[in-house]
Amino acid sequence: MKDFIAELRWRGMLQDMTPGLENHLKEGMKSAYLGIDPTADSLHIGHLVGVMTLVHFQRSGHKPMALVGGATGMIGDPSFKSVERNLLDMETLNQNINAIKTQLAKFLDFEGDQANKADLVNNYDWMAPFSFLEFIRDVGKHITVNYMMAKDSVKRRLEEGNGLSFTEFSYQLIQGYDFYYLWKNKSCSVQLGGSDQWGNIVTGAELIRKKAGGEAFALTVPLITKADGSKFGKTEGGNVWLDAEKTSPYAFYQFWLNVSDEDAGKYIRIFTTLDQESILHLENEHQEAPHLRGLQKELAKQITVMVHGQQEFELALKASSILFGKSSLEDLAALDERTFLQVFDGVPVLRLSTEQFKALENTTDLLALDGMIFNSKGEARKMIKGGGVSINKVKINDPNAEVAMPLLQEKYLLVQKGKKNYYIVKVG
RNA sequence: GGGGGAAUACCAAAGCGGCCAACUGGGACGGACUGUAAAUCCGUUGACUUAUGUCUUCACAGGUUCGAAUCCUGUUUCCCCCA
Repeated sequence: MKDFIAELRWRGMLQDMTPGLENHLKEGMKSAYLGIDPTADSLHIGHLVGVMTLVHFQRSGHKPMALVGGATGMIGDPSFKSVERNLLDMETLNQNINAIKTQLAKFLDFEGDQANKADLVNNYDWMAPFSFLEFIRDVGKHITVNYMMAKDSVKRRLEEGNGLSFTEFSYQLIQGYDFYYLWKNKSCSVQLGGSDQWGNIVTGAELIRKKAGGEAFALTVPLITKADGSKFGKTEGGNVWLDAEKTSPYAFYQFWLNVSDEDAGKYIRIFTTLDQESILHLENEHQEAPHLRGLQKELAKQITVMVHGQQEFELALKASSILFGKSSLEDLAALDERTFLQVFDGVPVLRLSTEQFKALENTTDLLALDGMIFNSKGEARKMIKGGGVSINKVKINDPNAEVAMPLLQEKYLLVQKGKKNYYIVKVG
């Protein structure tokens, strides 16, 4: 059995824990849970810190439990949120829960018969049959409103004056009861969570103490930050999701590859299961040859493989080298159609009939057609003069040149506006 | 209520009768360099077209002039000072 706390510590994943937890875990196999509210039909990388904590917990020989909040998801956690959340309906919640289950299985071992196999629970199962009267008699009695209001997370909402409904206020009580329930029925003695969950988790431990005289522990992981101060896990396109439909494996891979040097070391500790020695080794290499970005590449590889699998990773790698490497017309032409379409998955496609294509007088006409690539011919010309347009990886210099590029696979042209904007022209 | 000032393109800020589609800085977008980075340097930044052209802009509505963002009148908004 490995030392879970020590593991988190060197990885920089330990924000806070209740006293005694370290000794508690040394007694033998324990069980810990992490709650995830099914607010969307996919996890995003913000969830990953918590999930990785569970992963390390399992790797340390303990039993992890993931709790999807079918009940709490209906309420909405007010912690550090400035406005009242929207309620989700049952149907959406169930879809979300199922999607999240599938994603969790990529990280945790739910199969097999080993003692520490991961479990998935849904608090809807025990909250739904619970009547309101029973709840306030059995649970509400043990925790005072004074205690609940003293939490930072609640206090802030009260001070801001945006209001806090009773529904959201009761969230911490429900989460507290979850902890109690799992402690009582599943011998779960530890709750993990983000640092914003500290208050909620402690309420649960308090409930266990008051209601049953039991002992339970809390452990929180730090909020992930970025060296430049901007918010972690966001791109211009919004959240970085684990669902390939929402964030393509390529975009996912790119996100990690583009992590700054300062952040890469921190992230590789948190988001991969590489051991300390390997990481130090990678960091040394990175020190010596920062331009190779070995650290980012390994980080991106590890996570992409874990989330999307080896095959998707290789495709993302291929796409990256074609899009950003020194690839040439030959490289492009060498791709078979299927790979080509996969590499350029998500790139806008401009469809042209063969007649339309033949009728084009010059390159500018092509680029300004439909206003999709450029809004006007003038704009296209300017960009060409500025050296910002390539077709099939060959830079265009003359706006009036005829369209004489060979069609890839007899039907595609790859248009590049600037470095990162790709368009496909499909003829026929 | 009285007095003074300001309104300019994405933002900031020049211009004060023709040389103004409007200096300059920031931002944005391109290019070079590079690590798909940072820093730096260069270019573009009203629209359409590509001729060295047309059209629409300098709060709004009128006016004076061959000609105005620049002068006059009114309207609106904002700021400052006195009450």
